Amino acid sequence: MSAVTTPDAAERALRADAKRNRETLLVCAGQAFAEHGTAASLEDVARRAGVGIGTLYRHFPTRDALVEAAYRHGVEGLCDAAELLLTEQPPDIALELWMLDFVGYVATKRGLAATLKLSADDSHTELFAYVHERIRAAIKSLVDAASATGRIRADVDGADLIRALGGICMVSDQTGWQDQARRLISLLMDGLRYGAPTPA
Amino acid sequence: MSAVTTPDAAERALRADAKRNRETLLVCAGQAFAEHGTAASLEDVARRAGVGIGTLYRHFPTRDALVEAAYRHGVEGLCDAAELLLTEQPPDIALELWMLDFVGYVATKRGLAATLKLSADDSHTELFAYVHERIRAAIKSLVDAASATGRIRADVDGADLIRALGGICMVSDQTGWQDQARRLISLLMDGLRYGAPTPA
DNA sequence: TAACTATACGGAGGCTACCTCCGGTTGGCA
DNA sequence: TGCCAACCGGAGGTAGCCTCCGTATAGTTA
Repeated sequence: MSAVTTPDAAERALRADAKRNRETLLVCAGQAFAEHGTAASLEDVARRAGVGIGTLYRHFPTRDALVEAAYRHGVEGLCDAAELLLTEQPPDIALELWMLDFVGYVATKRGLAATLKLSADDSHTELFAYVHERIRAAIKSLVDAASATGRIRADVDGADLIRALGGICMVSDQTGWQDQARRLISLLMDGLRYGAPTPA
Repeated sequence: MSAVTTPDAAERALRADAKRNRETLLVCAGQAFAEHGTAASLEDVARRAGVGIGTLYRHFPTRDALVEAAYRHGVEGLCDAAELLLTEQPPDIALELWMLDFVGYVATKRGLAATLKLSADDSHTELFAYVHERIRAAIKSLVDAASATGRIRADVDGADLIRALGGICMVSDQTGWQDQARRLISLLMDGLRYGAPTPA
């Protein structure tokens, strides 16, 4: 009878402290997973976050839930950074910086994504669709802004850039792949700037 | 330079019971890793093998050592099967059966190989080189035998077949990929038989 | 065949991590 | 200010990790 249409009784707004703890846990889980892989100790994650182990388990009932949430959180941070960069840098610089960020992001999240894929749980397809969409949107806003200023050529497709970035990050698993990837990204940017209406 | 893959010089021959236990452990570890991923309980592996946990750790001091050995053992089993098939079947049938086996093998070992790759330990490059070489040799013997009988075309390259197999097993992570892969392999065999000197 | 010993076995034990459960605390609201 | 639903935290029982060392035995020698 509580006529409130509460479509998401489950997703009721978190209390302030709960929200704070959840955020801290996600950040610390990201660090721990980057350092020790997804087998990192959850008690260690709780310790880093300065909360009890019970709090961790209330927010993320299983390890998989935490891994997935940390991955999603990382992607969201990366994509939010795109907007921030656009407010602080010329759009073509923002695009280049963001793509360089992307390399570091892949470095820490590659194992994480692999773990998720290995679980062979189809529920993760939704996650990957979401992640792809967020990244697509981030690139699009960067490319559109850069195109609008004429600093890069106008015929650049965001989807192509995603594929190029993915390919660049696949170059190798060997030590030093990150530097190689960054050099390739600089090359890619030169290509994007070549023949731009408004050269720097 | 002594061959890297023949440790008999460095390591003294195992006692009969030790050899038996080691073999059993590898088989049981393969089963356990296939069922629960590489995070499977090592005590459970020891229980399956009917040995004490101490025995497991003596043979494989770390989890990684056991994972790697189980992987290598699986590859060796697969490649040995190639020779067995050649003695029991016409060569072209042997080739086809072996490639179908390969799909099942990839199904159980995919996660295992991914775990090894994620460890980013360059010591595993030797392992992958060895594995690739064994598989290359197995395919070559099958292809050569089948070519010699004229049941498949003579211009087939073993290395191409490896790439084709790899590609076929990459088609997807979705449920049912194994059936799809097997259909593709049948197609591939038809292609190999097309224009063979001695049609069936 | 019997005695010998290098080698291997097995599991107890100390430790850490997992996850649950529940008494205590607190943010947000009336 | 006072109330209480929501949240916190960690004790505790279970399970897995890995080491260590006393016991058993395969293979050898006399």
